[in-house]
Amino acid sequence: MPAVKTVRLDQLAHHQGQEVVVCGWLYNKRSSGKILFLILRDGTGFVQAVVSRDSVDEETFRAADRLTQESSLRVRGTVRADPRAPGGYELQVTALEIFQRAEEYPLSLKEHGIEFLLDHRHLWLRTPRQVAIMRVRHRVVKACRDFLDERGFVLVDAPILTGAACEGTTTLFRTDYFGRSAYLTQSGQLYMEAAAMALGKVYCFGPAFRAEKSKTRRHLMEFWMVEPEMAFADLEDCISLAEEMLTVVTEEVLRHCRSELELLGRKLEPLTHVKPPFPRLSYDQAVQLLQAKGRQFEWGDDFGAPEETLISLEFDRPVVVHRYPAACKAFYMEPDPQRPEVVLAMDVLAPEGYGEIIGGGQRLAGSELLVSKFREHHLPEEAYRWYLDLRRFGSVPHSGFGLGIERLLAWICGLRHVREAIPFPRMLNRLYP
RNA sequence: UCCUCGAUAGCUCAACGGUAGAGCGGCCGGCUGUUAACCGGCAGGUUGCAGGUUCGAAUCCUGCUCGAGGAGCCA
Repeated sequence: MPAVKTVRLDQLAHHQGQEVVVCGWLYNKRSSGKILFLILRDGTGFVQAVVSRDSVDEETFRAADRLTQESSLRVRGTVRADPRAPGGYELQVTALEIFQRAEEYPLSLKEHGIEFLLDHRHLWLRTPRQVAIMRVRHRVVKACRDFLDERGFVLVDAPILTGAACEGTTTLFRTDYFGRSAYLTQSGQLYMEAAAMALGKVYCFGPAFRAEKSKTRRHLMEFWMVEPEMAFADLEDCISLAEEMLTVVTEEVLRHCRSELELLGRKLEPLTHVKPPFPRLSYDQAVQLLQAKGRQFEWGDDFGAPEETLISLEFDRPVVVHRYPAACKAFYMEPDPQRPEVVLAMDVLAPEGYGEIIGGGQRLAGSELLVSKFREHHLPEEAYRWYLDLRRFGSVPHSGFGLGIERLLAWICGLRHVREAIPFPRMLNRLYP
């Protein structure tokens, strides 16, 4: 094919009247005897390529007529505006080169069941809706990183393979480490505490693994988490950071991903409410709220999904719940000096019933209390010796949180299930593809 | 681990005790402006597996397998 500029489909409108080359896959085809309409996609957009019998040779026309869904091709033609074309622009084809005529494609343009779609996740990813979600995911990740980078946080990577649990309670994936047991990390937090003592403000961005036999729309066995940690920071600092971060990330998505959100059918209005200050409830107040709503709930119980939904539906933006009973939270939370039975922990619940997207708080700074917590939680002290060292050598108040990327994305995109928020979901019954 | 629901053509579904069908996809043919195009034709099934009830089971019963939603746990 002669040298003519190759353009991405989202740039086509800037080349009106010009002859260009585009590369892509056949999304759909319609024909009417002597004229063919090839709908091409390239991951950035779509275009209707018009092949008429007069404008190409007989052989090209016949080959184009035989093209199957998802066949890969390069097309040369003239860009022109036409109200009849989807998107307003079309390509009058003068030449066409086929990379491959695809075999019968499993995914039709009609509806499919979720099992079939998940079995074909590698192909499902090509559909407009999934492409839109992945684009928003990219923007969310970028916004999180830009936000922290601009505020002086240093990216420090936490290990994936660890010798012990971060929190003794949840189940870990065990693997063989040259004859010893090793575990896939469930959080980088403990390592971020060490890094914060070295660099001040740090964060990690990585996968987390939980071998919980959870089968709900909020759970994945492997998910991604961004975990900032700050030295010389208390619970208030932690809440402020979370509040500001969610605000900026949401703004960035609204600024850059309008068309994606529209394609997903996401109402923009709830997203525009995400501005500080977020409503803040102490655990005590949350319990009162639940009881006022007629919910059977005792002080000391932990919130389940139904409770989180009830609380979040009371507000038009993310809500912060803080100062939980110590028994509800992990061993490393700092007790409230005013009320030792509660800890300086906080969760952020997304609106519209999406539930917890952030969990964090102020970390335990004293070494004696930490040792007694190890015993209370039956944790192997030997494995946590390095963590105890952080309290022995210049311990400071410090705090941080973990933000679940898929849960945040599910809420921002209005997805029914987190499995669509990650390219290749790992779930209880799924390790393929 | 527990509760609820489901499994019929490649896909989405119908048939609910009496000859397993449709739409889409595929193949063949028609149409010079289609919009998940349309029109005609063809191929395509051990109704998840194993038992049972019945003259007769996709349909009713039992067990199993696989899946979905939810609980617990969490981001």
